[in-house]
Amino acid sequence: MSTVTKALELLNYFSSETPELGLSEFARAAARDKATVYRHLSALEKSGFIEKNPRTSHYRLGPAVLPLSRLREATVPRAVSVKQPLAILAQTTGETAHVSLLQGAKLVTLARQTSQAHSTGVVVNEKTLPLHASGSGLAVLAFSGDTLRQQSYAPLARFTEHTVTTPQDLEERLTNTRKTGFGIANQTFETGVHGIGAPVFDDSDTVAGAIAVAAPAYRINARLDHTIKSQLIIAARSITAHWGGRVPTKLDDVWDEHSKAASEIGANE
Amino acid sequence: MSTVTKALELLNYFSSETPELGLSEFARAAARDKATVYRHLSALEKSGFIEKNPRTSHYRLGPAVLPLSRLREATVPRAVSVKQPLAILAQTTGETAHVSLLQGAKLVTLARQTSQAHSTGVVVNEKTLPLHASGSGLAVLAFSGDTLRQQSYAPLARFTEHTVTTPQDLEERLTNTRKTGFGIANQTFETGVHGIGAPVFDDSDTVAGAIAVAAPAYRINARLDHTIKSQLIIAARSITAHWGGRVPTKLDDVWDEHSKAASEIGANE
DNA sequence: ATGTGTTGGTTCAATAAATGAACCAATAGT
DNA sequence: ACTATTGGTTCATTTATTGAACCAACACAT
Repeated sequence: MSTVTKALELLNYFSSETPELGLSEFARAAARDKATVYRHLSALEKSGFIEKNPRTSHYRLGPAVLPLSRLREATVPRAVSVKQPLAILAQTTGETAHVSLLQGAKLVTLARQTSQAHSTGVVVNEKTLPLHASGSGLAVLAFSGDTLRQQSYAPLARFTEHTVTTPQDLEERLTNTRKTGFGIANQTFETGVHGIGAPVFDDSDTVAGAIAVAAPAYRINARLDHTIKSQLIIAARSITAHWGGRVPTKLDDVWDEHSKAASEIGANE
Repeated sequence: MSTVTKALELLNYFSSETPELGLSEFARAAARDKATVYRHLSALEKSGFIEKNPRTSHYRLGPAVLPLSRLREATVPRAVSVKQPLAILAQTTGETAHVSLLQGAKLVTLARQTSQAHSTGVVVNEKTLPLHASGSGLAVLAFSGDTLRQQSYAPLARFTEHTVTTPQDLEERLTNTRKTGFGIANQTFETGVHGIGAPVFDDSDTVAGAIAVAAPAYRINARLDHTIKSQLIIAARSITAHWGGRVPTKLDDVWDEHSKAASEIGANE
């Protein structure tokens, strides 16, 4: 691993829960020598990626990330093209919707939209989503390359009693995800939360992230499930198009099947 | 210079004009060996800070900067507390206003607000502002430490026929800036554009950036000049407070003097 | 077709930079 | 006053970085 990579990895230890870290905390978290971490932090500080809180002398993210983020969005618009489909999705389903990006082996939230339809909803916080235990994660894993899938096998962390923790179970879920076109996380990440995710592709023609709807498990029924999936298809296709990607033919067909089934369900009401 | 710093420096070669660069272009721009640049770029790519455009195989900014930027703003809110004062400033002056952040020896735009008051206005693009030739730059330099001031002396680039290019001239302007509390850039950066800037401070109790108003030079008169300065004082104080900083006592007094002079001018109308 | 100048990417011996154990000085809690 | 932290520094050892030279592929012009 290069020095640069090691230094940049330190940035991953910041989160909304721990927006600031001391030198020793960093060294412990990264399991590296204090002197090494110090030099890396100093280098990052020099470049403005982190700065020291003048009161606590702890390290926090620096101002350099702001212009980079603006430039990234100007170069490769992602957030802007997500806004509308996400709003529609949240409105039509009446539930919380969010889009996340695949970064290395992590799934980070890009945007989210809560619905005002119900007094109780699902709150999505800023944590990274687990690949094996979230609807978005399953959607991404199912349509990603082998390398990522193998990486994510290593430690299948348990979050609830429904979390899949064996590679066999996970592989089964992924097969199902490929068959249905949706990643289903029924209380596998948080108890009481049912997540449904669909993959999104970009101009690299590999999976770039996912769009998902999270609803309280008790509210899920055949009707809502169908509404969510139908709307997810629309949103995922729209975002994929805006991101310059193409939905794989197989998945496209699966989603088409789902749309056709719509009329039958409608007839039963 | 550490490897990490060298690698991160490469990110500075991206701009809204050149959002993508090839390997050779990078090596030339950074004046470094191609192999070295390649390894640095690869490291940055691995961390998601850059990615390759799948069509051109050129490098562009990666998705990793987005969540970092969100987290930074959540940790240290800057953009959000700037919005309101900036809007008021643009509205009351009828001109374009913008806030920039000091990053190392660079001044990058954080936010901007154009006014609809006039059909012709000043368009502020995303370039970094020159420290010696912009109102914001002078405001920052005048209240920053010696180290930054010495760095900026080195190459005083000429932009227009009014640009100050000698250290003596610059020092004179800075003295004036300290005396009046405003950095004045009358067509020193762009011909026809008159800029007035005021420094903004943060919790490090050093200058963190500047807020400025740019107006067409022909529109500047005693009345508009006074309006802009009065409103700049309000905005700069507000932002400084929100950023957890303190306006240096001396500057505070200078600005107070300006406010007192308001009644006299008002009486003359 | 053959030459010339690009491009992105790779190799490997020489070298410069990263590393980490030990060591500060300064707080904080007991 | 003792102990355990903290952030930061030092320096001999080791390890990763460096860059000249070298590909193969492509483009343009002769």
